[in-house]
Amino acid sequence: MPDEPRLGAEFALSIFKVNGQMLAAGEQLARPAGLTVAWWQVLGAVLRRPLNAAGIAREMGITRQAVQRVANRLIDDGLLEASPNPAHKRSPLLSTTPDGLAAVQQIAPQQADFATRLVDAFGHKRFQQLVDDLAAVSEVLDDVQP
Amino acid sequence: MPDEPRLGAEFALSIFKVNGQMLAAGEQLARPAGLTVAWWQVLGAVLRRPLNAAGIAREMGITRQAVQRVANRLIDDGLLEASPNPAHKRSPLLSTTPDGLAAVQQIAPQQADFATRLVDAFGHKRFQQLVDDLAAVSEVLDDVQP
DNA sequence: CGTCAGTTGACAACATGCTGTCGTTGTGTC
DNA sequence: GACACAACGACAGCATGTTGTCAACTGACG
Repeated sequence: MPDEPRLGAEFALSIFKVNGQMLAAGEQLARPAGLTVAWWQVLGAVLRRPLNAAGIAREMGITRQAVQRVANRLIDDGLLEASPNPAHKRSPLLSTTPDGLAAVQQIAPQQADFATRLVDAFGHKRFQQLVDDLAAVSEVLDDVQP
Repeated sequence: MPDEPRLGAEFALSIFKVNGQMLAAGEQLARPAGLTVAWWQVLGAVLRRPLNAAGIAREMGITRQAVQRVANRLIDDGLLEASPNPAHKRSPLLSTTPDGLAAVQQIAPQQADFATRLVDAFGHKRFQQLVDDLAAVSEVLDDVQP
């Protein structure tokens, strides 16, 4: 018996649950550095190269307004820095200040430790497979949206 | 080379992304019935047997305050019903009204269709494996919290 | 039977996401 | 060059989740 509806619901609930657990884990990791998960994600997005708020939003897969509010707060708190954007007068490029970079780097060791324990406990190969399957299901979801 | 930190970060981002996609899909499914995803989840939690707000929260894995606000709204809107709880004077048992039940049932066909398309597109056996792995990683996360 | 710890709902404050609307700024087309 | 359209940030309003505090209720233990 197929029973796809039940399987679909089970999948949704699993995703919601793991999402909550990963958010909680992220909070634990980010708190000692004075960051929240959202702040950490925004700072992490501009580590490689500066981006404007809309660009960060695209990379994170959320709306630019959500990023904008966090970014404004991070600028107020001195963790993020706005530099003139030659391509758009009112849309500055954002990058970390030394303080912002320090905060992100402060998290790295604990994040590495947590990730190592998680991956090892689950099995490296199986975990890699799970990550690949999640990426695949994400692509399928783009096509199968109701 | 192990590189667990990178793999862990990739996993987190995948979970966040798929979570967002499933939430968006849920919104599309729930909207025609006049529900949101949160309302749908709360109504769904009491279909089998009545529960108090704290019980629903435990089942959903979120705080009882979050459930409480949604439940109060659902009672105001006539989708949820409070019956006296013999075990606790101030904590009524909640169950769906006929309207609430109708709303949930109205969603079922589209949910079934969406689930079928998702599972079929991904492969039934592989999808079942993914759901099992998610449940397993959720259990591991309970032990490995930072 | 009294006390005390745990559970529960109410209330408030906050973080994070969404949508919609607005005016400004770039960009491509005619 | 002028004009229509898209992209961007600002602002407002809302939904959903969190934490913290409080008073009422339950149940267990002495």
